[in-house]
Amino acid sequence: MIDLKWLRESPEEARAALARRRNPAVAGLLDLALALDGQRRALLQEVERLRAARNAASAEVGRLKQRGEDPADRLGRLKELSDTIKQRDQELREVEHRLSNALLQIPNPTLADVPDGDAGANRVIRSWGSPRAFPFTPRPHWELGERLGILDLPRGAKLTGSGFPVFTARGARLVRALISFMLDLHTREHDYVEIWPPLLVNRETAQGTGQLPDHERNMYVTEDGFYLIPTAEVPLTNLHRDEILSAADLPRAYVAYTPCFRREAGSHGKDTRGLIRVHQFDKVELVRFATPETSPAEHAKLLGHAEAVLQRLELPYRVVLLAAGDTGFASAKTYDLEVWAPGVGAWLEASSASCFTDFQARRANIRYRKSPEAKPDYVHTLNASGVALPRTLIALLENGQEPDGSVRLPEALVPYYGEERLRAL
RNA sequence: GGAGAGGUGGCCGAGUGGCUGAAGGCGGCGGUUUGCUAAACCGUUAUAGGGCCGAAAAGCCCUAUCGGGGGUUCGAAUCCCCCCCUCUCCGCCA
Repeated sequence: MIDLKWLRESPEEARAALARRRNPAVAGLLDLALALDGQRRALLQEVERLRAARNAASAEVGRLKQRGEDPADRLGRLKELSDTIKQRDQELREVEHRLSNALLQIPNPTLADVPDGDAGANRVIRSWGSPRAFPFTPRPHWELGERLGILDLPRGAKLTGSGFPVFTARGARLVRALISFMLDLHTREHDYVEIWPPLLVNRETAQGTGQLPDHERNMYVTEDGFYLIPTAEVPLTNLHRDEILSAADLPRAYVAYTPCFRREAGSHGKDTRGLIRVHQFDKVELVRFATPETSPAEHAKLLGHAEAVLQRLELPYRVVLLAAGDTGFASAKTYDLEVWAPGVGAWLEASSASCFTDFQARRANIRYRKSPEAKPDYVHTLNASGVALPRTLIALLENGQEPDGSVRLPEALVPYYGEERLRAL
């Protein structure tokens, strides 16, 4: 949620900052929010004034009764006053509801060092590793997966529907190996606390990280009103919802492996072949809580932790700083890690490392005290995939493939997988 | 799923319609006493929103908050309804 006080006090600054997002709806939402905020404050003052009058008169009634006097002559006027309060209060609640709806739809302003423009203005800021030169035409992962007997898309479609892959035999083992490898790396070398969270969350939790209301259509909902998590970011960030941390608690770093569920409504037909875009996938997620002062440094650190995964897996990748128009709703600044997939001939997003400033913290009410006497202030939240499995798997298969269809695995994975090569059985 | 008991401040715990933002205790903070520590004693100790005053801080005032939401009432921690959570027993179950 954006800072309403800031919006009220520097509306032009807010307007300019948010214009960079190139979201045509935002200007109208800002106007609406400002108008509603004015109404809200006026109503609030009136209601509070009326309440004060009622409380005083009511206390007087109490005193009279205690003295044994009859307060009946005052009650009629008080009843009227009380009815007025109820009416105004109802109006106030409506305005507050509309204001909150408007605010929830306003995206996070991007940081000043985020480039202007839409996706075309995304900036590759560095690359690691070099794409391998193949003496043969590299196959796409869906062919490799089928030949190796590790990926069964038709049966996944039978069990559930398209976009629900089945990993079989060595494929299942490889998935498990990747998860263990990533979790070990982050807990042992990067000092994250490992969490095993619920995969279904309630409405408040989904709203806390910004999935609601804007991504509602992309989430699976249960009959009980729970949402299947689209990423572990949701439960991890909400661990501290409605809490006040102490400065000594920060920074705080959590890692979790979870399956992720995304409806991906409206994205059929494009880049959906094989494992590129699926409805259920596995991901190891990193979440950090930081003070506003340290969040830029924390962001860099976080990005490094995600990069370490791809480096250990010997996968060529590039780091892309997203332009303002391409940055996600809740994020103030995002780096994507794109891994090279020679079989499909594309750079695939394997991780997104974002700084949310205090945007999620406001929604989820996550605060901290600089010192034990200080007033609580909002924390900054950050997260990165560390990393998403399907695209990593794609890159492993496509980059490691040999002419005979087997796949050489990176050294770091061998202790987890148990063999140096994936071979057809 | 059924039956019952609960949910009050940082913690424990009292409070069934009015001067109760909430007794008492513990803890925390400040002070007195003290060679030091402890003990004792005194004081103090919630959060949010708004207003006044100010450069700011402090201060003062108002409003809200006793799991959440509605209702009754001039007035609700207290009465009524719905929901959530915890505990105990029964049932079911991996």
